[in-house]
Amino acid sequence: MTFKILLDEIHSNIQKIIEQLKLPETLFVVEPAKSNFGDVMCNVSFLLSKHLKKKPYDVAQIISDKYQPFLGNLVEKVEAHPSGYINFFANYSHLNGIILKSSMSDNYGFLDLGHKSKIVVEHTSVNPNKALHIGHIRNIIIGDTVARILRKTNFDVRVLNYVDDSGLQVADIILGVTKLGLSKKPPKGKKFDQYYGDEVYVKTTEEYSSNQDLEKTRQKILQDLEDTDSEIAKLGNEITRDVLKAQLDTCWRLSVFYDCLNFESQIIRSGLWTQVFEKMKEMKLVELQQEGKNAKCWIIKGENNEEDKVLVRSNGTATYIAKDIPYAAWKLGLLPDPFNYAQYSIQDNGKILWETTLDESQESKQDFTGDKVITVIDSRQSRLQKIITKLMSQFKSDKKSYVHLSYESVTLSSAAAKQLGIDSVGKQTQMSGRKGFYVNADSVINMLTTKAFTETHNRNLEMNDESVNQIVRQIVVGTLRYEMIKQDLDKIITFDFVKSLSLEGDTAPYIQYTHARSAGILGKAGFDPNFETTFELLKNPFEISLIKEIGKFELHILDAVNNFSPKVIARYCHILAVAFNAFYEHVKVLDDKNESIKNERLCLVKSFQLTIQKALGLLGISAPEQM
RNA sequence: GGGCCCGUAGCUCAGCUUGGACAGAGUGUUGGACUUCUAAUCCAAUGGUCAAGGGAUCGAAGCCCUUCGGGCCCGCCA
Repeated sequence: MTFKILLDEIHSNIQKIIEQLKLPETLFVVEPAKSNFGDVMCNVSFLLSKHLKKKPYDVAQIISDKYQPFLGNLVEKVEAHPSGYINFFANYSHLNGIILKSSMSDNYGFLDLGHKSKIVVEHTSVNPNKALHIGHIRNIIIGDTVARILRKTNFDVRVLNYVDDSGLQVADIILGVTKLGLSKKPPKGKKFDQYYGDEVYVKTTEEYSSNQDLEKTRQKILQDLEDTDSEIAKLGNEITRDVLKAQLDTCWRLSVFYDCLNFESQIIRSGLWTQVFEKMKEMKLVELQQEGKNAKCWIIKGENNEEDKVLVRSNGTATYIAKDIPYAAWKLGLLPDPFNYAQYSIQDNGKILWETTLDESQESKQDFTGDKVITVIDSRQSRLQKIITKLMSQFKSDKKSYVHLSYESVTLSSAAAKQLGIDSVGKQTQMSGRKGFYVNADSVINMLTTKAFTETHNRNLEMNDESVNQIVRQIVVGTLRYEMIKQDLDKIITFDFVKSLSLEGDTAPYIQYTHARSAGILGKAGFDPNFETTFELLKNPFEISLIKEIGKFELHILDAVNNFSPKVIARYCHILAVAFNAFYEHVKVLDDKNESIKNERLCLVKSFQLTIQKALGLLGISAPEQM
């Protein structure tokens, strides 16, 4: 608790004043002020001015007068501003120590909002027939970042990745390798996911348009896939698992980790659908159409003018959304768990990645359900997700237990499209996996790696390649993750090979660089700063503003969690880095002859370093000591 | 026809949940700062009818309505 203590102190004091003056209850706001207007501002005078029939400024004066007895602890001065705001000036001789000392704790920024409650985050969930593209990366990074933030706020987080290993896209690649003579094994040096996505899937899709007879073959394969013991199903299982492994390699390169893999084929065979379908019938959430275009289908009625949604076809088979419903219910723990669990692998973060299985397993039963479920899927699926959200709210007393975390897609700039051989006449374009028109995630990582290597090598000519590469990895992961998270979820990201891969300006390397600068100072100082001091010597504007930003860490975490808004943390990292750079340019830490000042400044540098590490950590970004 | 999202500086975006103080960054352009704790940096200048119109309010970029412009979705595909 740091800057928040200051806000809480002021809030409760104003509350007392309102009671003293017998004023009506008011939902006033106490928040950090803009620069030049003190440290904290309060809008209470605007809200009370009507009731008191006075100008906001006059109310502000009354309240600031009444506030005088409360001064002396964390607030040094209070001022009624002619605009009507009440501005508070912090007592930094107290606050400095509180902030700097608490920032030394490993727990700094930790907030207990979740009380260890179980929460599921599902993300990635890419069909296992192709390589990840830059659009998938946005999903993955959003999901992973949200999971990290939830962990920091004491939720018991379980991260799931849903693998759609049955269905048409899988039938397509099987058709490619069994009927079109395409090799089952990728050529040497080509990743499994890239081979299947770029070659097999694209070529098979092309073939459909010229060869109508293939449609029957496709349907036959789709049918065979349902029968676990068939040769086709075995082949399908083999291929999708190889593709999945290759996809996961890409995710792991970006420091993204999971707790459990769910396979659609198993959900289908588990019988969960029948259970949830019966429940929906009982609750009269579905109805069997007798006539009309959906005759003999089970449907969910569309709300206000929206089309009805078919769940079960007239031939008795379930549609896509009908597979999602049992999965959603399973994630919320609404159905008995039919699965056993097996270890898929041990990930680089040291954690086991589990997978569900319907076979016997030596491993003990696991629990990957949550009281709350967050499903990260792009906005194009909003309608389906809306239906599922509504259904879940009818199944569960907590109406907000199922959350569709929606985000806009990634498109390609016209320049990027052109590089891929498409003339989009100056407009941005949607990617298409089917057409093989997309920016591959691995290739972006590789391009960034080349670029970052050149930059890093040129700046550190004496450094060996191994050390350079270690730094490069951190820069690459940081750059890509930051680029995917820094803007709001409802904004389209237009990917551009030049702009999106920049290492300057508002980017991860900028922030990482400030970290390296702080590490440089601490390294050269040659001694560990001593925090047993009053920090009263830190009072120039650059020091104060840096301390202030460090103190606001938890306010931003609170904001990020309450609004499921990971970009808040990215913006905080940037603000913090800007504050440090200003300090760095204007305050020479090591030059000062006064050892006490030098020590306190080194404490500040240390405090900054630890805080930016933690903040970047929430984004899955690590920071090098040297760049 | 119905639904969702976006529109703020040349470009990319914060700010909108909780209405009030000169609308902020990055990038671009122009100029400046490296014998100094790392110039992936910093400083300065430049740049805005907050898409348009209306409404409620003492007060709107923000709330409500309408219009315009752009994107996405609406299958017995997944």
